[in-house]
Amino acid sequence: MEKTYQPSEIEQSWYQTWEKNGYFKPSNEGPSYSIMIPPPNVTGSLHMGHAFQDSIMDALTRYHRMKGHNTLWQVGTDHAGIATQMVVERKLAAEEGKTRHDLGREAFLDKIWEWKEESGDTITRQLRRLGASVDWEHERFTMDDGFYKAVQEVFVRLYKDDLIYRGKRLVNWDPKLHTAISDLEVENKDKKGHMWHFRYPLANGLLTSEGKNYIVVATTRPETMLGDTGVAVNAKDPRYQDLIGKNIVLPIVNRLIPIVADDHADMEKGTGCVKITPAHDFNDNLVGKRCNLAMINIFDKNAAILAEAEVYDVNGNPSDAFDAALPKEFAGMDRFDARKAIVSELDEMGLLEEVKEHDLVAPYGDRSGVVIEPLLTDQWFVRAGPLADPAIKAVEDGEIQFVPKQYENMYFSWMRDIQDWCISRQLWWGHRIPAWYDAEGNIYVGRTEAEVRKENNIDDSVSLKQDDDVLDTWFSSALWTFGTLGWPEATERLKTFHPTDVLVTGFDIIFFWVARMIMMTMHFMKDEDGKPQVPFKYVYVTGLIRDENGDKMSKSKGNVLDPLDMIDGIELETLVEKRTGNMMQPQLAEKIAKRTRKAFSEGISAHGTDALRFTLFSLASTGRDINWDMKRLEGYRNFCNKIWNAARYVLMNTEDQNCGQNDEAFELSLADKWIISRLQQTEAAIEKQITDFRLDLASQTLYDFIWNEYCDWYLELSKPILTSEQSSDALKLGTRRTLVRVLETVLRLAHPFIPFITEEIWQRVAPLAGKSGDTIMNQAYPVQDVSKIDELALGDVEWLKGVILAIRNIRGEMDISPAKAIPVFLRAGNAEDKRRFEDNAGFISSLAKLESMQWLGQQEAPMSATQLVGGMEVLVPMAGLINVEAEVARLNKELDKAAKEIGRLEGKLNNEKFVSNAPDDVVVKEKAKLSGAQSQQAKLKEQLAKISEL
RNA sequence: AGGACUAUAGCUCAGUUGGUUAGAGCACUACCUUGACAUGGUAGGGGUCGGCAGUUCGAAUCUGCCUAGUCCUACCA
Repeated sequence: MEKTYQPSEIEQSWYQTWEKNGYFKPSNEGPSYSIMIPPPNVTGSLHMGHAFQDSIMDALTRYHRMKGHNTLWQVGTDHAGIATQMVVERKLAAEEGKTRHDLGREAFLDKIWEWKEESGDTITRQLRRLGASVDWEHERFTMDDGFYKAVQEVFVRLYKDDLIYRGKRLVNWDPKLHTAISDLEVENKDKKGHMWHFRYPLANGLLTSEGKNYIVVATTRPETMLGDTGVAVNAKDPRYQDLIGKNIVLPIVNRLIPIVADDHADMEKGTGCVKITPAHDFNDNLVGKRCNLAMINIFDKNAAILAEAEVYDVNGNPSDAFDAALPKEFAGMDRFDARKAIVSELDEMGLLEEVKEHDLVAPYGDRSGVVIEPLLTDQWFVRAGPLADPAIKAVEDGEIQFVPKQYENMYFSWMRDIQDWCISRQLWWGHRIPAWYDAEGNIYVGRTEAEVRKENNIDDSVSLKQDDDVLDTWFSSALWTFGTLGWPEATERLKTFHPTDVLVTGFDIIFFWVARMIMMTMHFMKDEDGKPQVPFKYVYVTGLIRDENGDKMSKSKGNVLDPLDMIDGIELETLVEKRTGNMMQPQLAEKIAKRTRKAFSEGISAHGTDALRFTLFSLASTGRDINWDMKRLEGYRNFCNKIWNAARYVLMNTEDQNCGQNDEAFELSLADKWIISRLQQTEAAIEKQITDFRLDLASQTLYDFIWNEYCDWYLELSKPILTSEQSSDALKLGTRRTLVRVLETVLRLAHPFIPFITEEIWQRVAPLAGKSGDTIMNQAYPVQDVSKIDELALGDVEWLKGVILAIRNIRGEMDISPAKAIPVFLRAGNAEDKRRFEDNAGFISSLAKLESMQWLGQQEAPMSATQLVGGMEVLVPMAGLINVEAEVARLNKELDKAAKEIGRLEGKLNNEKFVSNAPDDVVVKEKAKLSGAQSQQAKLKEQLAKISEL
């Protein structure tokens, strides 16, 4: 093996070998296990969050593959409607100065496909670098031909089941992107704004009970008054009761609109009068429905004022109940300009009563960042209620379990109050809605135009036009678990791998994706008994990866880390360039550059994929956000290095030697028995931790075992055996055998976490351990063998460690050079101590670097520094070298501690309630501690007395 | 407004059903280039577990209140 561990030299070549040999494909043997990758945006690149989730999925996949399961990790990408279209539009504008409209729909779509081909392999390349063992042969895309079929099938069937409908509804309109978006794509942000109070004159000379000829309404959106079709008051409000059913004259437009009674109007708030704009406010829309108010749309697609309004009745049908004319001076005016103009006009008219500062929450489009406008448009909706019911039940019944469980509450609260889902988007990139219209506007839904004509007996003389809109990206992603497996065909893959086992994803897309996947899957997938199938049994919800300060990583903050930079390293200047180049807000570049230079003054060094993955696992306690810490990454790179060097040691001592491959007679030392026992316990622990989705604990267990037990103790204990001339050949063989076999097992144990280094080393170690095979990937995952746990050996090594640590401790405190061999006495131990001493003197001498060791029993000992191991004293004779003052101080400190401990324990044990209430084993344990502490105290006193004589 | 989560060593985090002297990594101190490894070894310092009450023989762990922070949902005409 190379002397130094260099991940870059092993990782990529192993991945290629694995992929070439088809190791990632399902084996088609054993019980099925499947995971669907959450499809990343095809034109995007992987960030740390992906690396985190994908590493978890890969560990689970590799673990189950090694368990002998027929394992599929399905890979694919998402077409990501708006996001992708925006990227290409921006590119088009920058490079050619054109808009998509300049190109036209088809040419623009060609451009996107081109861009997809060009940039699409970024993601797949990154996945390969992470070691993801996905089934590349069946890679899918949410807009490939198969998905196209699945989406059409779902749309048509939902339409026929009356679960999809089209209608003129108030939707969230993005005036920049010119499309409707769903509730989930709206971000509500706090904002400083104003509240305007306007006087609306009463019609026909009416007066309020206070004798005024107007009522006062308050609004944060004055411009919408052009679309007011009523004013609501509370029916119980004595101030306005008499006015209900009467009219006001809407200023500026002079529209006669009614005063209606509705509970939406709160007597306690404002003036108690609410202007109602059913076409531009969701609450008002509901009031309008209840009170039979017309809807007047005053905005065009840019949210600028129309020259002529669109008037609809309460059901959304065109109506001439009101004059559609709008004042000419506002025509074409942007909504925010119109706001100013209208306020000043009302002010001039003497109708502005008051303006107040006001904190409000405004809706913003999550992609465009502009204020969303509620707008009346024709859209397609999924009737979510009926789909949600079984989806709620599946989680209630535990058919689907969230990890951690608290996310179920979030899921339930959203699902139990679910709103219909607006699925049409006025975009070009996406699944075009399979609906056709004739000249009269009749709607025909079907898989193809031909099918539509046939089913509805429409011959070719009638021209049909397909709906221009496309479906929300999440509509197709919702079909991911079964669409990827070949549905609507009844494929073997579908039968084998559905339902899938676990979905690993972030909490931020529980509503967008997880909930909708559950609804769609349960509606379309049924098992043999016709029972709805769930898409997955577990939803493992991961936290977000944040930067070192706990801030969300974002390009505009300039704190984004690329997982590949963790792996390969990056020069400072390249990193600065990467973070500041191609920015949406170039003015931030300087700040980001400065920040980057400060945080990474040396750039980032290469750590390798294994170290990155291990770091991610170690931080993966469930459901918690992670603050990324470069120091942890370094620590785990060092861990990989440790494994590398341990393997070098093992190979140096075993390669070209007999390691017991052919069942020759061998003898196991205490150390061998101990490490084998600990290995069994470690295997059981890791097994449990993985099934509990506690990869953080599993990685910690591995780390501890490898570093703190195998390397620190076992390898050290193996040295005296291998080098001593007194050891028998059988014992040496036993040690070599154990060295390679434990290492080989640990490599398999660790492989799902750190696949590359384990494969590299395994290739050399496996033959020595009597194993054969082309790859560690297909070897059996280690399983605990209880019969190999030797309790006696476990106890003996604990004792051994205790003695060695005591001696090292004395060395440290007495400042004895580590190079100097020293004599040691053991005194006052019991028979068990004596046996252990006799059996293991060699180990102690070697690891504590002793010149001699002697059992004193109860005899007098020379002047010594002392440590206690259980009831036994470990003495290092100091022969006048002792620093009396220091030793007295040390003993006094020890005595203090012992006295405190005795006080605490006595208090406890003298408490009758404790003795009678606590379980017996706890009481026994405390009693043992007390007597231990008391004998320690006695011995310390004795030493103190002796040393004080000097 | 409702809800969830978080608060443990200087930093990043573990701590299973209440029963330890509260742990790890990094950082820190001292010593050590010993034939696997200085990306290392040995020893060590550092925490009244956010605060206050309560339940209990016993609380980092359970309950309540408070403080700080993060997030979600809804709404504020």
